[in-house]
Amino acid sequence: MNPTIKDVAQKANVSIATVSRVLNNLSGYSDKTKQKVNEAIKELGYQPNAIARGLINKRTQTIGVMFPSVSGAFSSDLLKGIEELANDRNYSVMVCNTDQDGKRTLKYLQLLREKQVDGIIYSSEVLKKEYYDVLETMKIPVVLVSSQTEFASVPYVKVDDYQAAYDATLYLISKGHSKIAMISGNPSDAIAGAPRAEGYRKALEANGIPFDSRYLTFGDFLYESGSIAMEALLEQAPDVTAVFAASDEMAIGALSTVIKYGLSVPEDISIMGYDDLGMAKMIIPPLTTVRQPLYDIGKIAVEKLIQMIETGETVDSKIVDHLIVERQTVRSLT
Amino acid sequence: MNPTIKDVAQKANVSIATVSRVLNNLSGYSDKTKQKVNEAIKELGYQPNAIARGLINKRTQTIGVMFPSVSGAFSSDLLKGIEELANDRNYSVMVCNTDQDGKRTLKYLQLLREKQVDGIIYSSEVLKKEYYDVLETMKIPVVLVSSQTEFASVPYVKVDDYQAAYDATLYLISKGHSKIAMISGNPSDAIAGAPRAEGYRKALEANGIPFDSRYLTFGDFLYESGSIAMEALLEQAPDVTAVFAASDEMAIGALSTVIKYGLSVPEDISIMGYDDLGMAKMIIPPLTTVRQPLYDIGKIAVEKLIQMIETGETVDSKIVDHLIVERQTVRSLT
DNA sequence: CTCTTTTACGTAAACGTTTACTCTCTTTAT
DNA sequence: ATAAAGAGAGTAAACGTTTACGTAAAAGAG
Repeated sequence: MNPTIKDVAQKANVSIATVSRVLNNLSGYSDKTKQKVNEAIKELGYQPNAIARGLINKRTQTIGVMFPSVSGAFSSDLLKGIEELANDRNYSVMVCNTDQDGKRTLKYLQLLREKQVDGIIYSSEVLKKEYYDVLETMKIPVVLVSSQTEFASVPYVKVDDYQAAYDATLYLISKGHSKIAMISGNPSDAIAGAPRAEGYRKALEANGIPFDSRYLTFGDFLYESGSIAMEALLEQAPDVTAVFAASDEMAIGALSTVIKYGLSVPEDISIMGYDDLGMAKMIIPPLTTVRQPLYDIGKIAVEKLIQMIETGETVDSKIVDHLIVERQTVRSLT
Repeated sequence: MNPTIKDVAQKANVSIATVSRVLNNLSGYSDKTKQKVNEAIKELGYQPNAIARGLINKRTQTIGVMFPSVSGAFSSDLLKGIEELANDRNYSVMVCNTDQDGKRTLKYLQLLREKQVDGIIYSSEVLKKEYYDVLETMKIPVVLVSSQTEFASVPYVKVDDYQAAYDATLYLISKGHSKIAMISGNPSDAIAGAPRAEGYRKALEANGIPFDSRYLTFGDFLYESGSIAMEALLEQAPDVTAVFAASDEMAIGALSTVIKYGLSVPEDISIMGYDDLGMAKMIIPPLTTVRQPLYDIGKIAVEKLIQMIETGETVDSKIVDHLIVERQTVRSLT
């Protein structure tokens, strides 16, 4: 049995109230007493019990983080930012992998409530009404990352997906490309799907390039689907000179199939990704991509969450800047 | 204020003891009572408070996971396995990124103790005496993953690094290579450093290939260091035909410099990695490597940890099988 | 029908803290 | 010298559960 505050009190010949006071350095004790108490603490190797503490002040100093998939470089970068700032601010983080499964998500939401987390970061998935409802009843702060919701004022932090895709497409156009294909995510995905496809389309049109549906293919953001989409593309639109993928993984998948077909990047086909995962600079040739500063996004999300927790105020959403990272998979046609 | 068990009791016209009994479905109440209670629960939207529960039964159903770095595909795969099984078994996981920093590690250990986690998974770093000592005083179960320790009987789950490196080298030899270099990790790293270098060396010697120190270089397991090590190698031993890197990231770094020097893989130089991260199959050409089943390792670690928690028994360590994954970066010389 | 056992509860203590109240001394002001 | 104020401390309630113990009624045994 670990020593409790009671043991310390006994050893130091004071009441537990006094021990608690020096522990939380409040006022109301003499220097001698303080010293006695601290000695007792040291001797016993006493450590406060955060559970008991949490019970009484209704704060657990813990936040829950929900990911659609805890694997993948994407979540990993984000998590790193989250964990780091949370730790600096004396919060712990509990990870929850929803696997994009409604059942699991709901189960987790309930779990987080039972465990009395002080706030929740909800990542990468649309916040469905179903989830929003339970979040409402638990009345704890939530911030969305790389996500958004129609419901009320849940703050989010993300890049402007539409604009980022627009800029990426514009970049390709500025390099002289006009036969530009896109490997989009699922168009029913209101965050990483539709807006990016829309940005691509609008950028084309704004530059007098008519949208051609043969150039638009779909994947699920993962490597395999990028490969497959690229094969389809090569088949149905062999004249493309550039392809913009809605994720780095898909871009890399696409890259692998163009190589497999004996073509080269960027000489024959230029490829542009989205995310800037750590991997993007390791592949050969290094991937030109639009960067989402995931690490920073994680930090900002925690910052906002803690602000909500500690002040009770609502906070504003934040659009963070994306950035085009020029590496070696895009060739200038001019 | 969320409803408590007291509110439920009141609404159902029973004592809180009874509510608690139906909550934990123990015996000692009639069906009518049970129904009344359940109705009250539903109506109030009551959820038990795990903190209060934890206080009394000294179980938080939470485990702490310590990583040297929470980023990187490595930790990510491991975490996924851990999270998944933990969740199945009704445990939550708290992530702690030590950043390979002693101060942070100690701070975290203390934090985990205060938060009363039921067990700890300690990953990828040697368990120093300093840490072991505090772990001892907290008296909670620990399992090491991809790690080991001289101290007492802390169970671990990992691959046999020596053997895996031996096998990798043997594989290269079997493909007709004899001028085989290695990019090792830090030789003072008793887990991923020395044993792998030793395996490499012994495999060479067992096959009549004298060890040549020009062929042995060092990195820190990350991409950059692999690039740099490869440059040194090309300089000091331009006749190598194969290089075995102690991590996939370093292998990929090496691969990039080989390409940069105008050579090709595997035609001019064969490269073999270690880990089999998700990335390994995405690069071009796909990396031949020795696989550590990180996802499974994570699961096994949790399994063992929970067994220790729930039975109080000590458990055995486990060496999991590694596997050579043949892809396209190794050429047969014969 | 009486005695014993079982069932169905209620009461209250306990878990380890924090904190609102008290209370007793000093100190300071008048 | 006396009153007021403050410092240093203790007592006990509270947080939301679980659970040992007690007890009255119901059920079963004879």
